[in-house]
Amino acid sequence: MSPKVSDAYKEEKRASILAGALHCFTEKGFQATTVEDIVRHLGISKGAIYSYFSSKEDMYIQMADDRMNAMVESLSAQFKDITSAADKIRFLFDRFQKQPLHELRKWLTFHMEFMLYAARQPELIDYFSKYSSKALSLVQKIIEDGKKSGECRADLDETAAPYLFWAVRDGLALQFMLYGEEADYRSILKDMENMVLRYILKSPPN
Amino acid sequence: MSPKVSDAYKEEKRASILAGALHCFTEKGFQATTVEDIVRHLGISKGAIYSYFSSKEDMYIQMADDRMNAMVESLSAQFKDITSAADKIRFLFDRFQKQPLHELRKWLTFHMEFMLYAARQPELIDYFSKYSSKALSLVQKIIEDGKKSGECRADLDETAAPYLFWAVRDGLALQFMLYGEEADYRSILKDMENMVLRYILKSPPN
Amino acid sequence: MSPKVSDAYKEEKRASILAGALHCFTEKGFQATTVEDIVRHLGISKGAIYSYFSSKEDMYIQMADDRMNAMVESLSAQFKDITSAADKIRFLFDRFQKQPLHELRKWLTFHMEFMLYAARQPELIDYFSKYSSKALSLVQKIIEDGKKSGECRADLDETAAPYLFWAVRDGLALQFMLYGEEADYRSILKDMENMVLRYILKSPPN
Amino acid sequence: MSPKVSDAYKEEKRASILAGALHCFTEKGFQATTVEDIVRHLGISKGAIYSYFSSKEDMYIQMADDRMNAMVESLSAQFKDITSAADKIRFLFDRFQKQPLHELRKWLTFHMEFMLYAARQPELIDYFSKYSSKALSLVQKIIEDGKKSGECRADLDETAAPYLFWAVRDGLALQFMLYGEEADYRSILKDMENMVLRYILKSPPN
DNA sequence: GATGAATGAGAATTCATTCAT
DNA sequence: CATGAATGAATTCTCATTCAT
Repeated sequence: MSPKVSDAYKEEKRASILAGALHCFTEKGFQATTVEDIVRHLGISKGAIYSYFSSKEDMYIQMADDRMNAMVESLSAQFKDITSAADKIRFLFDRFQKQPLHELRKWLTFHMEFMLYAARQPELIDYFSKYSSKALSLVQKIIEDGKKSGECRADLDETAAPYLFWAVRDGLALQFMLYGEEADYRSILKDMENMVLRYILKSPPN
Repeated sequence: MSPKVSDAYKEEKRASILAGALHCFTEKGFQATTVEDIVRHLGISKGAIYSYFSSKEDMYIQMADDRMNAMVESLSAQFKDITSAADKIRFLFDRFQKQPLHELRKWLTFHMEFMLYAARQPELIDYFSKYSSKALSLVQKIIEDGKKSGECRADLDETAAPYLFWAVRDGLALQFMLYGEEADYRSILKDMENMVLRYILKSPPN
Repeated sequence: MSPKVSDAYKEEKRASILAGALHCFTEKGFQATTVEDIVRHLGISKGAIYSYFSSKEDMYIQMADDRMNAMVESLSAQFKDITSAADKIRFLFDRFQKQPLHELRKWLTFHMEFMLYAARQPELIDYFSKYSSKALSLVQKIIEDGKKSGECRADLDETAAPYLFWAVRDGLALQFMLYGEEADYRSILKDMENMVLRYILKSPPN
Repeated sequence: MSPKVSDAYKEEKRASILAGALHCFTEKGFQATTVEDIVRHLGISKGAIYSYFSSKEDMYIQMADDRMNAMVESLSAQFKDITSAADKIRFLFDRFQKQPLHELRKWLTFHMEFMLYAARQPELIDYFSKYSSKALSLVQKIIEDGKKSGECRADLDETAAPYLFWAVRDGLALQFMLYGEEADYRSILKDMENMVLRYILKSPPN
């Protein structure tokens, strides 16, 4: 009777279905994952899925949504304690360094499939741009602060730099998506960090 | 005994089917494109497709193959007349600048879907790595020559640098895959050119 | 959690699909029968077939399996009450006599097509041999018991005799598979019975 | 210009196509053999096939026809020199003994597939019966002569005995069609010879 | 006559979604 | 409310036959 209990239960269930579906999607890909796969993995019924989500596509969107929010929130939170622009950039590269390559591949696959999917559906593009801009803003803020504090080159384009940052990162992940050694990946990632810092800072390291 | 149609005819037909299929793949994606779609677009029969290609996958592979070969060959040819490493890099960025964004999007979509597809098929990964290494070698050669001539930093890692180059390029394309203005894209691409040249050259431009 | 339909219902459904498929297979043959034919005959959907059987071949195997098991079980049960070897052989010939020729033809057609099919699929041959040996063992047991009791010739090869028995039976069915009068078939079957009894018994009838 | 030359050439070509097709049919079966298979095996064109035969089915019928005629003619010819009924039966069993099991399997497969095929086509049944009766007559003649000469039991049914003979033979082949050792096959075939001779002769061997 | 490229009607199988129980 | 059996449109690929060259 009490809607509160019911709503909490429903949200929990929704989240658990999404988690199970995410597991399957990262494992086999969105298209290749069948509703049957998800249902088997979760030990629930097909009907249950359809009482929480209107379609397989709906699950996908809600999932990407949840994940992007979580990423940006987590990063923003951790930036609280870092003041230097260079240190923030280093902190981000550190996070990239810490992520195992196989996990990166899994996520990249998930995101690429989502982008591909979004590319065919105009209404998703706006949605996508909204979330991408969160990641861009995060870096733009770093640059702006860095310019104010004199850490960053005054003539650096603060709109373009965030694109550069993410492009460098995503581009490298793309290079290593299908094959390549973890050690090589980390070493090149380190070079990238140098290249980026060299480019944005007034007085580059070494 | 002798074939009733020439080899030239067959190659032309093969190419025309591939062109039609590419049109459909870039329009709707590989998975979403049905053989029926291709056949309807080309005004031929289903059987014709299967007498030139063993499967939809085969068309995809031959297409990627053709394209990668063409790209590397065309670049290698044009490099004949350029001696300076910096000029070669600039030449490449010039080519990127000249490609209309909508066309880039089409190709990127095609390649991403192929990568995603290859990611699930271990036997395709080798195939893929073979061709990727062609693009990497091209840039590696530039760096090596540049180091010999003293144009490039002596301490530059000539194995990592090609990854950087392509990562930067592919990563930016990825950023603009779904949305973004052509002008912004070009402007950031210019910045990237600067970042890359600054990183690899002994005496960076201004 | 608990299934919405009972196991009994599912088994009944499985059996009904098998019955419908058998009807079609005996009518048109395995290869010539399409899944569409079966589905139309049963008034169900294509999907229903595939939720009970993994393929058309699977239906075929389960069908042959069911039938062979039923035959051997039914014979074994009825042998309980017969002690004499000669009577057991006579009982078997009696059963052959009772089967209408048109029905024999139907079954023979079914089994021959299955053998032909199995002949091209090495993994089915083992399966087939397992079931054939059931029929052979049944007769071998009769011979062995008959030798012990002194009914059968002591120098009779108890491994070969079962082959003889079934060869004689199947061979005659083969002769009458396409044409021939029911009366002729029965009369020759009677002669066969004599030939076989004469061959295996110490003191043949008349 | 001269039709004689042309006709001879045509007959030769017809026969060579038939031989090639037979090779393919015994190898893979009628249904599984594609016209492409035959054409590749023979090194001719598809059109050539269709200028000699109206369809794949037509090839099959003409082939079975040729083969049955050849078998009966060859046997009849060889019987010229044998007078005793028992010796004729032994001669036949000798021929069966000489045929390698793998070859028997190939032929049996071919004939079974043809029977199955004929079973669905009423107009082929008459055709089939005509040829089968040739094989039956051959043995019936032996029995009749044997009865006249006193070799065979006087009360033997000369209509039924030929069926028995061929049933015994075809039935054993059927038992060994899919698996079984060559040695076992030969040993049981010998037993069968004994069983048959015992049954038809007035004074059976040993 | 010979050729073999082209045809296109089918075939088996899959799977997101529904809805009776 | 949950369940999972049933649905059936959609998909890839095959191959006997034809017919322009």
